[in-house]
Amino acid sequence: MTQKPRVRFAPSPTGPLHIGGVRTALFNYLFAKKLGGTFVLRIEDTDQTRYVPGAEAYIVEALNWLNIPFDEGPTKDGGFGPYRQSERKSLYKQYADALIASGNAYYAFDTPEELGELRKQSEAKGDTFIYNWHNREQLNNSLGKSDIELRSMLDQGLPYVIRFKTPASELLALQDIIRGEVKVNTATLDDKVLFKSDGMPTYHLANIVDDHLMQITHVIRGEEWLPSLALHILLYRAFDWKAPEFAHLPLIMKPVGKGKLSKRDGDKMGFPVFPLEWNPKDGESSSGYREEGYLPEAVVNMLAFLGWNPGTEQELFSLEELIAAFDLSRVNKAGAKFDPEKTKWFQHQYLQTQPDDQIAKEFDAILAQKGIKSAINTEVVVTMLKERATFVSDLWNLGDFFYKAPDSYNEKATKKAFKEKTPELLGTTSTLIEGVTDFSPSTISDAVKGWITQNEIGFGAVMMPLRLALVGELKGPDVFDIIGLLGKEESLERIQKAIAFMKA
RNA sequence: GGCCCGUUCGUCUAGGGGUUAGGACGCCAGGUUUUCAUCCUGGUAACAGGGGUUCGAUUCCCCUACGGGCUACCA
Repeated sequence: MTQKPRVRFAPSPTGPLHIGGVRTALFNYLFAKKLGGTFVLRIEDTDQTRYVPGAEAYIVEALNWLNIPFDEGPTKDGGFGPYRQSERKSLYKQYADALIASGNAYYAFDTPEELGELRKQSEAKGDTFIYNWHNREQLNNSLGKSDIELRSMLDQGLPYVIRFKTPASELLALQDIIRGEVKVNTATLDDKVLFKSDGMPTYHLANIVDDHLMQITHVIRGEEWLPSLALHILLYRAFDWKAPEFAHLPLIMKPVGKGKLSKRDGDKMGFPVFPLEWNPKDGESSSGYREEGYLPEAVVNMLAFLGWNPGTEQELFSLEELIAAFDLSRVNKAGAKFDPEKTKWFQHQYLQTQPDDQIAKEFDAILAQKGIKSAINTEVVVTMLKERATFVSDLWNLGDFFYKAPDSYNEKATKKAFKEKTPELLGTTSTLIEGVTDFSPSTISDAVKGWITQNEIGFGAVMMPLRLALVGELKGPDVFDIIGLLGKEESLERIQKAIAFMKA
């Protein structure tokens, strides 16, 4: 009888949710849902100085938009709340105290300035300052002090932090679901601060305490946490708690160049790095996938394939299919470069699966915004155009001629298409269109093509200028479909206009 | 610098002791569309290097190189 997994996504509300964070959330979600488990959202806001208002609401909205909602979280109590660490503040001190009592932690009175100075000195010698077994006895902490001395310092209200007393030298073999065994010597670790002088726990303490209290069974997080794994395992041991299983996800890297993906890369190359747009009153705003016109399914599918694959050749997966296929053991170890082009490809695929009337509704909104009023049925336009569109907004550039007569003719195309005999040919075409008994694309097509063939005129001589007259450039669907949708009157008018243009 | 993690086409990746090393994106070519795009077909292109182990390594081990992360009273 295996326990249903409980996983958590634990972002810090310091700004919009980065696409890498979204993927971490997604993998947690997929893992939980596959096993019938629970997906918890916990807000890690222990750093008051970095708190950004609105960030939490953004995170919730983003998860909802992507259809990967949490089962428990700030607005959804599941019996393990509160889910904001700031609201759990009173909880943490006792656990830090317990660690001191058991000899696993100690008070440290070193000021940030003192430590800064020590770091500078080490740096000058070319090495890194480490606060641990090799020097902790010489530093300003409770280890070298008598109980009376310590009592008095505490009573004076001297600011202190609580540090973890890392074992001096122990070989640890840590288990990671994705990476297997990771070996660490505790001698290289430092005595991390667990409890800050402002009365708040650091990530390390709060994280372990909350994961334990919330009965988290699997910690799925980014690779940037791998160096902290040893500390976290040591903390579970110090508390005598059963540790959850860990899985460290590979990072998402820049499409070009070195390093992990950042907002700057998106700005530079013109793709979003965030799920939703972010517009702070002060500070830089950022574009979002939702506002750029991406479907959440496309973003989810794309993200799922960054660092994971099902081992088959199927690439298009609904959320349900992802849940069914997902497996942490198939997650890659190496970081993956983000590919904005492939993201567009996913989006193109998903747009094609959208019902035409749904797309038409969205395109109607765009038309309204442009102040376009038209008798043309939008759904028909969508049906005709959507396979060439990646975004709903592409429909405008693809089919703007349905809504406004060309006010100019593409210069290059004009040279190619408008010849001496063109006005005359267009004139006859016009007459043919006018004379057709049943005004439909196929009958018009038959009439015009029949005339071209019979008189050995050549298709290029008629079709190209005709398209140019109707569209203004060499683009768009079948000319006769365009005529059919435009209607007789409008089509003829455009042809006359083109003839006049050429004669001028 | 120290510690940890990683390395298959340009990119995302499959594979795994003996394979023509497979797919997708991109790119290129051809076809369809008498336009453009879509679409279809085809093509291009990879096991970082050096040592082992082995009859045989891209696959297992070690080293090097390269890449990445961490190295805060941030998460």
